Amino acid sequence: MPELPEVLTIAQTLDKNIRDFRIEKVTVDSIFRVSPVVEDFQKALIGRSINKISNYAKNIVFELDDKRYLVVHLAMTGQLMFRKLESKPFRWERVLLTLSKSGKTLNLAYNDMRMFGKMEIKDQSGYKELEQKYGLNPLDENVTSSAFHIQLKKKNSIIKNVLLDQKIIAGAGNIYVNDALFMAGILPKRKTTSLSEKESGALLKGLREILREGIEHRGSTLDDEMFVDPFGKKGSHQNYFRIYGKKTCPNCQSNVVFEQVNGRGTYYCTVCQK
DNA sequence: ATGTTTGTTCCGAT
DNA sequence: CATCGGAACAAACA
Repeated sequence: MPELPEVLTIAQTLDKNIRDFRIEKVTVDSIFRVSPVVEDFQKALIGRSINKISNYAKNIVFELDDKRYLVVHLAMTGQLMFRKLESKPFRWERVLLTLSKSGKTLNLAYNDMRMFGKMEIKDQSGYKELEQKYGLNPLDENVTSSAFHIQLKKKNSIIKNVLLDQKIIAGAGNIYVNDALFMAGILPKRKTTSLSEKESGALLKGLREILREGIEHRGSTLDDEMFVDPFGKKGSHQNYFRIYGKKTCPNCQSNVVFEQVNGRGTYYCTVCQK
């Protein structure tokens, strides 16, 4: 489900609301697998305070007060949502954390319909390993278009696949990649080897622009309403999609092509993208 | 019934 | 041995 803008929205909202809260209780549904096994997972969390919540690529990272980390990856249908103490569990609630700080107690639920998501405890070295799996951060201003260009050229594949490869550049998913390619005027099936440095630059610019917009709009909530922030609030970026989900090109009004590329829905305009 | 879904990882082919 | 693409993971909805 969520891509970088959605994950960042969730992480920032949690950080604002549950920093320094102490984990009092951890409940895990028996059909959902956490790491390490439930008993150790609970033991690692109970009694810990949350120093800080942030994101690394599409992971939500809870920094604990013992130098360990709770790392949550939402995959397709994961959600982190506050739930009132008295209200009944969410439909796909898998894990529940009860948190408290100075007499205030609240519930944070991890919901996941399809259960592709993950919740893992990591120590310092485990967390380092996680970080090393990821490539460039498109939001990092220090990333130059020539560095990006070099990374793209490493792959002998089509550009859309490479943009989705988190080891090359981390954070974009199917929606934002479709739009970034459109904004840069590049066809999704172009071989990366055919891209000029100028085109790579346009692509990095488009990617940054669309990700920043997505963040500004607090993420994209599709009709399934799978993405909401921890308070259940929808994002609004779905109202600003460029080509994703469109029938006609917003630029030239010609028909948008829709096809599967590497198993993912892909939208492009053969007039505006070359 | 069939096709679709915002992600990642594993396996087989090359 | 490395790399790439497709399948698999699982569940709901139109």
